[in-house]
Amino acid sequence: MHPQRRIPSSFDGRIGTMMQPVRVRFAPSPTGRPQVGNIRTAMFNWLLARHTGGTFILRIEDTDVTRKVGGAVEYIMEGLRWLGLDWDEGPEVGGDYGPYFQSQRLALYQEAARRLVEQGDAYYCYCSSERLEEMRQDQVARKQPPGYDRRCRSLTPLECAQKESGGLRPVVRFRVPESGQTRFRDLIYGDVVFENTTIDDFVMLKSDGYPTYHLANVVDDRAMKISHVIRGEDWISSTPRHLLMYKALGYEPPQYAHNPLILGPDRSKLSKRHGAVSILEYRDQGYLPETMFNFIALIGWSLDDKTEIISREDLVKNFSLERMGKTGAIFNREKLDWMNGVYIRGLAPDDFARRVLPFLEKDLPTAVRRPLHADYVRRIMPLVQERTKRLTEVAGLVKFFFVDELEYDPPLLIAKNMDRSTTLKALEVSLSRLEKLADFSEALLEALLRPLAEELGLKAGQLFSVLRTAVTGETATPPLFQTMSVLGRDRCLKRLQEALARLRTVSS
RNA sequence: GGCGCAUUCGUCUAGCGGCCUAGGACACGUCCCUCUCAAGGACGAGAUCACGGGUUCGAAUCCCGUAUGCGCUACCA
Repeated sequence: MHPQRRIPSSFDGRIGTMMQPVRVRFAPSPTGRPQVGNIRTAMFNWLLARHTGGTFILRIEDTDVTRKVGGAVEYIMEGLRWLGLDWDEGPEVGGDYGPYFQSQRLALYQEAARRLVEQGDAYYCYCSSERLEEMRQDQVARKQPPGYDRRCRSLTPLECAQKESGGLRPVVRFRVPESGQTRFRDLIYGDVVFENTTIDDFVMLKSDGYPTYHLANVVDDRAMKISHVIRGEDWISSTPRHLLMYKALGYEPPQYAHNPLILGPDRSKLSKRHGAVSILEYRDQGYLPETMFNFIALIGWSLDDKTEIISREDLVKNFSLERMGKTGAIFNREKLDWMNGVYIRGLAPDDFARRVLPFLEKDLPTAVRRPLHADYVRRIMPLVQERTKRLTEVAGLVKFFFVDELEYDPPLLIAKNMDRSTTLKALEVSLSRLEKLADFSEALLEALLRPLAEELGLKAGQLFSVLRTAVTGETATPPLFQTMSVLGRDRCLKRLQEALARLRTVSS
């Protein structure tokens, strides 16, 4: 196997980097429930770590006090765990490179910023956000590229002191070179080049003492010995800033691999307005974690020209950055549903029943007594397993097994090419014959009913259709005999009598 | 506007110069199976490989340009 066969080496040639152990990280910002796009990036990182025997690190980038959302870290870990993406270092598991919350590493960033200022690679900026906003609007109006105008770039220490004595809290900006270019070889996208003149003096340290993503990720990736940064493609434009900082700090940068984005149906970056975006919502909508793992991995990655269903083990065994695509992909719900059906059908019956149970408890009509009888549920589940695509739809499929009173429109009892009287007759005769049947086993039911259809001058399908509706109140159900068998003699007979009574009230 | 990236069936993709009159999957259509619904099987429709130039004996594959789309352009990540 040659994981990065196609990547011409520029980093590989550098002494010491080639045999470095793989250390990758997933560094989400705790701003809400984990989105599928971010989770996919986490997966690719995890996959590379597991494939190479490396280390997968979870680091929380909580550097934006204003966007922090309570409980978000728990949600993120919950999503990761649900998919089986275990981390070797990070919250709750610790590690030698902690703390793994950036809000607890402030001194490190401040120290780096101070050093860069001392070296002359960064400077204090006292411009107010109002001024900056005005400047931007002006630039846009004049069709100039927006960017900091570097007003504070050459303030003297004395001027700085004066501003500060006036109560101004500065930010620290990076002093971007005014010439030259910054380039890197992305493991997925290949060579990417930026003119330094197109990069503005970005903020590294905010006035509240917190770092921006740019500074924090560089400092931490270095401190945590990250070997590969796999992150969303939307970061590609920021990469030269990071590279510039590595250079100023005298650090060797990690290797970069940007993965393409997951798009909404309108081809724009997937966001809340596209509907379900959190991995946890997919869980709640009845998708299996193995489905999500398989499906998400195959958005942007492929094994070959035909593999669609692939296990986690095979994914780990075969994963490589080289087989990553570079185009954004729309999340195809129909295909997800199909794949979930495939995985559901592959579940052992008891496993299926076990996974459905919580959905049943939640979704069955409130009139149904809880807790559900596990053995009864286990008998029903095989009848619907191959018919379900999402766990959430099972309740609707098996409702009639639990409910006391069926609700349906009586004329529905009348099958194709039949009328009220033939249906009445079919029901009457069936009922009387069935009453004499002591054991409602599948085989006996079939042995009785099939010949009966002929005797009544009906096609088997017609009789079965009448009985199906009578006994379930539905026109689409699992096979009749199995259904009746599980329902049991008493309930079937009772429902047949009810059906008869209902149909009699229908005028002909 | 600037910069960056991308561009193969509706969608997800295979394709690394000849195997491609472009393969697979979802969805779709027809048929088979069948007590309904599924599942399964068979078949089919669906892509002038964004467009235009090159390079080459030969290009979906390499190069250039154009178009379109997306991303970034915050004291967000």
